[in-house]
This record gives sequence, C-alpha cells and structure tokens, in this order.
Amino acid sequence: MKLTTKGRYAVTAMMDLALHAKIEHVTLADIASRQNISLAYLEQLFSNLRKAGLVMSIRGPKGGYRLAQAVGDISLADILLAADEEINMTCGNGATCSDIDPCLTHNLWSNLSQELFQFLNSKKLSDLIRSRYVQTKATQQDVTQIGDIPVQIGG
Amino acid sequence: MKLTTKGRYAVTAMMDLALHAKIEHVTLADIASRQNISLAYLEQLFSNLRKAGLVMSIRGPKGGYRLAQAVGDISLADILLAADEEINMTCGNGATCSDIDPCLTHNLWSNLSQELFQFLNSKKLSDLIRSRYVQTKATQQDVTQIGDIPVQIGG
DNA sequence: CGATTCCTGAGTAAATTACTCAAGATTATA
DNA sequence: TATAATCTTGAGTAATTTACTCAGGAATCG
Repeated sequence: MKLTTKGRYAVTAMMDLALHAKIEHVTLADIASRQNISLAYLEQLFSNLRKAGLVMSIRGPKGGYRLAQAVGDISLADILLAADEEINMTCGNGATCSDIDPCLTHNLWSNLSQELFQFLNSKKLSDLIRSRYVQTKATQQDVTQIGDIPVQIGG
Repeated sequence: MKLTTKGRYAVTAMMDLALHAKIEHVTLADIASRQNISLAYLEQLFSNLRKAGLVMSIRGPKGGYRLAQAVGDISLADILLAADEEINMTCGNGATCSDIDPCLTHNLWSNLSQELFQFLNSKKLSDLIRSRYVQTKATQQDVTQIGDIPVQIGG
C-alpha cells in the first residue's frame, strides 16, 4: 500500500514537465537538477512514459521532452501505470484462484482495485499543478537555475 | 501501490474470524487450514492484530482468537495498519523536506494518503462479509473441515 | 565533426518480504 | 499433576524487489 520511488519520481517529473509547458523541450538534465533525481534514473523512467504515450521526445541539442497529451487528459493513474506502478490488489493466489471459483477475498480485492483506479484516474495532471503553492514552488526552482526561463503564473 | 501478503492475509484471517463469530474461539490452526496460510505466519500476524486491539486471545486447549470489536467497528484501514501495512504515500524526501518548506509533491502525497485512508476506513469488516458469495464460500470451507460447525446464514 | 541529447540493456548493493524454526508460557482436562 | 493444545516471542534466512549505476549507442543541431 505504498508507492515506490519510481512512481513518485514519475509524478514529480510529469508535474515538472507540465509546469514548464511553455518551454518547447525540457531536458532530463533540467528535471534532474530541479527535482533532485538522478539523470540515469530519469532516463529509465522516461523510456516508460514515452512508451505509454504520455510524453514526446526530440533527440540532439535543443532536444528534450514535452507532454504528449493535454494536462487535463493525463491522470495520476496513467502516470503510475506507465511507471510500472501496479494499481492492483490481488488475492495473490494466482492460477489456483480462478474467476469460476474465486477465493474468499478475490472479489474484495478486485473491487477495491477498481475503486482505487477510478480514484487515481480522476486526479488529472491539471489538478496537481493548480495549487498556488505548487506554482510558487516551481518558480522558486526556476530562479535557482541559471539560464532557465521562469514560468509565467496566470499568463 | 500494491498490498503485501501480510496485509492480504490479515484481512483474510479477520474475515474468517468474523465469519465464525458464533464459535467462541477460533484457533489459528483452523484459519491456517481453511485459508491456506502457514500457521507460523499467522502467529506473527495475530501478534500484531492483538496488540492493535482487533482480536482477543485465550491460551490453552479450547483457546483461540475472537474479534475484540464489533464487525461494524473494524475497518480495512484498521486491519491493514495493524498488519504493518502502510497507508502512506510520502514524497520520500524525509528530513530534507519539512512542513515549513515542503517539496513540489509533498502536499499532493499527504492529501492523497489522507483520502486513501478515509476510503479504506469506510470499508468495515461487516461490509466485507456481507456478500452472498462470501457467505457461501465460508460454509463451503466449513464442510470440508471435519468437526467444524457450519456458519448459519441469515440466522 | 563534435557536442548534446535521448535511448537501451545489463549489472548490482541494499532493503524488504515472506516466510521458517525453536523455545517458552498458559490453561483445560484426563 | 502430567500432558496436550494453544497462544507468544524472537531470531534467522532465502528469495525477491527496489533503486539505483554504468557503459555504450543513436539521432540531431550547428
């Protein structure tokens, strides 16, 4: 019932990307320094995010990543699933527990998983970056970076 | 975002206990055989469940466990927390991320944790054992056990 | 061409999980 | 009172997962 760093970092990185949507392509090096995540680890993560269709990439100088969908269309569930984070509580009995003869708790877990998914799916990236605090924090992170373009709030 | 077996087993065992509430004391050996969980593992689990005040125990022959609270008062959250299952998504930055200067996602995770807790806390043990299927399954598990008293449905 | 960036796969140390095992404490009952 | 049934506790451990790092390759800009 806890989140792995993979899932956490993925959400953080996606929020960073969303908060810098005005910049054409955000490099992983920028995200790494702003969010204090190792570059190599981000590379792994973004491989998954790209395969899931959440981000688009451009290689070479001036390259980087950008969101592949509108912030209102990307949900927490999308991000977590893309990052290999399972949103799935199972009875754990695997093959020995079929749908024909489910164990005592089989339906409980599958129902809960579904509810949890719906909950996480209702939280969109646009919601996550809406708060005043997040916006302020993002600009703080920008100014500490030399040569970075600050995000315009309420532009 | 997944459940450990500890949490799953704890819920299964608590459901088993609830489904056999008419029996004065249910032994771990019974639960182990009905739910196919190792006895030694159950012992560990019930140590936690007892410390959390969810079950009561009696030692010696004819001893065993019973619920320490009404089925309507015990929630999924109670059980999972007692079983060391964390219901807590944190930013993971620990000490470096204070409440005074929270990181970009700090509030996100603490808010989500709270919502998740409330969700799991709203699911009571009484809800979990209410379904027709669970009741049927429980009696099935009983008849395969020699000398076990079948649960009365709708009594 | 060379710097910059993404892209991929393999490798690994640390932590966690999912147990087992051994021994002790308590109590019913024969 | 002896014995068996049951809970109780703590230690130990193999397997798995996590959270990374590393090395090198591929695309693209200037």
